[in-house]
Amino acid sequence: MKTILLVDDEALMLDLLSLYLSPLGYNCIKKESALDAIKYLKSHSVDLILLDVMMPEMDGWEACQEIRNYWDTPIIMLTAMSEKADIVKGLKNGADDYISKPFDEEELTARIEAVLRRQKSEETGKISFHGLSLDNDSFQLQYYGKEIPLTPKEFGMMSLFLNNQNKVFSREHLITSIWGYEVSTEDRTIDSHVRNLREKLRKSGFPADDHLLTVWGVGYKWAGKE
Amino acid sequence: MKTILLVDDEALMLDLLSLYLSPLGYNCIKKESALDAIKYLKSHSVDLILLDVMMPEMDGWEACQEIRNYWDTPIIMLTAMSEKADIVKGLKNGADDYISKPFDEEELTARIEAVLRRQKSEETGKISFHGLSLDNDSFQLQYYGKEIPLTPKEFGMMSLFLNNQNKVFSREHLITSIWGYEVSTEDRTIDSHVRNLREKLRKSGFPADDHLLTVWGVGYKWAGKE
DNA sequence: AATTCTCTGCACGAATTCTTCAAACATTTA
DNA sequence: TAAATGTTTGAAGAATTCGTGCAGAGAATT
Repeated sequence: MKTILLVDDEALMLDLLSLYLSPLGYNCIKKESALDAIKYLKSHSVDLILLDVMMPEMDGWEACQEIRNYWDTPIIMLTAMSEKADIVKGLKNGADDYISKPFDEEELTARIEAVLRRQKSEETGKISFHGLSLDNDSFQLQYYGKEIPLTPKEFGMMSLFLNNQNKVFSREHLITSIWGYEVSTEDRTIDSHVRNLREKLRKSGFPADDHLLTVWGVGYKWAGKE
Repeated sequence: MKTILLVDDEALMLDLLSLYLSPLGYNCIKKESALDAIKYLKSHSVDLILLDVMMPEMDGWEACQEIRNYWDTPIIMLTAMSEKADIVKGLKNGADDYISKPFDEEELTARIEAVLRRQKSEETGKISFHGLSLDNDSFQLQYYGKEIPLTPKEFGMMSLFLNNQNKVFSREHLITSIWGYEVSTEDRTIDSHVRNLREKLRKSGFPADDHLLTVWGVGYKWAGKE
């Protein structure tokens, strides 16, 4: 089931959106401010964010930028008026789509489904996970903006895990994936690298023990959202 | 690369099959008798078996049964004539598909690919049963979303049972399926694991006693929908 | 050439799982 | 019903697997 984070300062609008979306099988989380939404994101993962533009304190554009720093979650902006300048601004800030209020149910669901479909098929060089962001191009891992320096082997493991969450990898599989096919490496060596990776993640503040799990008698896996 | 075990008493037919399949990227192993094939299986693993029906000593049906005792490898039977009775017999004995001789290349490869595709989806897919869901990728069993941690042996049994509901497994069969062919393990050991599995299921709230049944004097089975 | 970083693998204790035994219990057979 | 056969259960030791400290070899950098 897909989870959608609804962010709007008007409780009525939140209810309306939820009324539309819940019957379609979406799990709706309502937040009345951008700050609340960001706080929520730090400990939960969602599939899509519907973000209102007009909000006190932190407005939608700012929130969009802030969220994009740490998450790749698709964002659809809710704009009160359909001013072209605003729309361009939003898309440049990393929004995936926009919907002008007032909108009808059909338009809303169509755009949501389109964005989710796109998200699924899109394979960018960057992957995010709960504040972690791994960039395949620049070879970097960051946790809330702070870099965690990784060795090549560690980076390879991290990339494999984040790209295949919840999938168990045997040591043998890890070796052929990261080291290459014709290498003979001891299983204990894998353990050493896993240990180092865990330690680096822990030191940076990331709860490695909750996500980089040992599957006894089988291998290792990254526990993400189901 | 997928490996196919070809079994036919006529060397010419083996060559013909190999001639078709090798260029498509299949690794072909040729055996001229069922006994040779079984001997080979004891120390190697293959992805598919092409089994001729008409053979001296041990014929295809018998071989199919024998193989099914210890392996789940998909089997395609090669029947000389397309007699319905024979086909039914084969499928009942555990064959996955059949091809009537003479066959053309296209039919052969289509059926092979279909069987392998089916096999693959079984291996990677999730299986659900009355709120239980078993995921081969993440090595997890859940009951209504709550995880039931299993040991490797328990997971193997659970997977075998859910994939073969209502089929009775002897202890010997369970051992060769889960432990491997050349392992000596006491029957009582199986009982212990069954007990542990039952207990874990019960503790999670699942009515294990209604589904993981003892078949007196024979073995165990999973009672699902008939 | 020296230094630093990375990789590899061993050793050992700790944690988990597997196996086995024997007694209690259940079912079938005589 | 008694005897024979098969199953469940509890407990404990055996075996396997894992985490960690450590250290040497190799590669990259200065």
